[in-house]
Amino acid sequence: MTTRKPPTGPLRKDAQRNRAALLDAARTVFAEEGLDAALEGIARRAGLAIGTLYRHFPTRMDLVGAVMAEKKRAWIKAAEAAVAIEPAWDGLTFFLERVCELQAGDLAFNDIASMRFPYAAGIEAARKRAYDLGRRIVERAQAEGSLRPDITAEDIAFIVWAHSRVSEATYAIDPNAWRRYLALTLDGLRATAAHPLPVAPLRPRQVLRAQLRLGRRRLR
Amino acid sequence: MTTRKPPTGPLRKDAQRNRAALLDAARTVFAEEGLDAALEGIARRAGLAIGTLYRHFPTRMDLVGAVMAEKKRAWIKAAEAAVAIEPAWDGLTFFLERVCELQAGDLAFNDIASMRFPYAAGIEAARKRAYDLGRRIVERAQAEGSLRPDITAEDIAFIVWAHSRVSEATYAIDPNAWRRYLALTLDGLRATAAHPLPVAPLRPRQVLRAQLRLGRRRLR
DNA sequence: CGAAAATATGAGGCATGCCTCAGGTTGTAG
DNA sequence: CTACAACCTGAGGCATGCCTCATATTTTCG
Repeated sequence: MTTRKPPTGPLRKDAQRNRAALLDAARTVFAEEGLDAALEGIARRAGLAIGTLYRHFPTRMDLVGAVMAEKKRAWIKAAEAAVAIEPAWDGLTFFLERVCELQAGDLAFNDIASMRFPYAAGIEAARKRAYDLGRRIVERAQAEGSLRPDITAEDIAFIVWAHSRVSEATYAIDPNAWRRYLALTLDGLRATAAHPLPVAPLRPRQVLRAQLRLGRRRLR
Repeated sequence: MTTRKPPTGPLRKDAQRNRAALLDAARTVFAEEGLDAALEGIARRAGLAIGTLYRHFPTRMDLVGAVMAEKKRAWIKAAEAAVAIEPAWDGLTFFLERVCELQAGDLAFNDIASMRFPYAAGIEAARKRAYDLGRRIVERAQAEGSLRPDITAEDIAFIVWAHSRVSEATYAIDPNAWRRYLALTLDGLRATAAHPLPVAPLRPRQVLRAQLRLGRRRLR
């Protein structure tokens, strides 16, 4: 645990430039290779030495958090917009489409959406908010009678997981293919399509454990 | 390219035992860690040296092929049974449930089902047969009017991809959770649930490319 | 301009995993 | 029981990636 003196004032001009270059490279590389991309590759792509990367982002998650901040906000914004849309069914479809759009073609954000990383404070903070909004989106559509009543907010996790693999497989071949699969999923969510489900929904705690598990596997 | 003399007669008794131990260890480790599990770990778990593993299975895919042979057969068998079930809708659900059962809890078979590995002759051979059967299962159910007509056999790939991530996430937490998600998917496949789909189905060639892509990513 | 502070560099130590091969061990045929 | 083929072993070379730190460079501020 080496405690370097943390810089106090604003960054030096070269440091600012380098930081931006690192974020830029990281955005691309993470999107293409996922959260476990080689940090050395990111530094190389930014034209900087590996030590510089570590100076700006001491841990992988510091870098990831900085890169994902924008998309994280977009997710929340989509959810906030969705709870205001009438009819509520359109709010639900808007939300899911928007979320899937954010995931599509970005393997790292796919990971972020599907998994959990205990010590990534910046990322985990927003999740509570997203979760609450998700629950309201679901309940609103159920109250209106368009969404089948045997669904819970936790079932959204299934959709995110499923979509993450679908878009990983298809995005480079046809960047809109995932929309077909999402449409099929939505048809299964309509109240009019409902047939009894054979298994109880996951409880919130179980979703969390599943996400942690995926995360541990990914960044081993 | 070292060309060892290939063994001619039957295996020596100790070699037989070791081979079985390797397959046993590989089955477990591959299931838990996926197709990219460390071969050294498999040898260790079998209580053998790494060189022994390489003697029996010169390439990773030789080992994978041997381990997956049984499940591959089970897949075909399920498909063969499915085309004989009446009504055809029950054949379809039987098939998908069986396939998902095979995938559930076995990360390696998940990979095999979702991806393609050009130089794995033993595994690729069975795929044509599975594909033809899948097409018949779909067409039969459509002819009967239970399966929505805008689906193609290629859409089964979506289901396999989606399920692979769902079961990866949930199996250890609740080994039946995937059944809930599959039921939702099936509700979306019923003719009575159909709403227009926004995107054309993938063509066979595109599915192949997507599978190759996933495979390359996985075994980098 | 001339420090001093901030920053950048990249070689190098550590770990994991692939794969090979020289030399030791064991099964088996005669 | 002998001798040889088959087999097993594990050290070691190669590659990748993590992360650190002594040293070199650049910026900034008086």
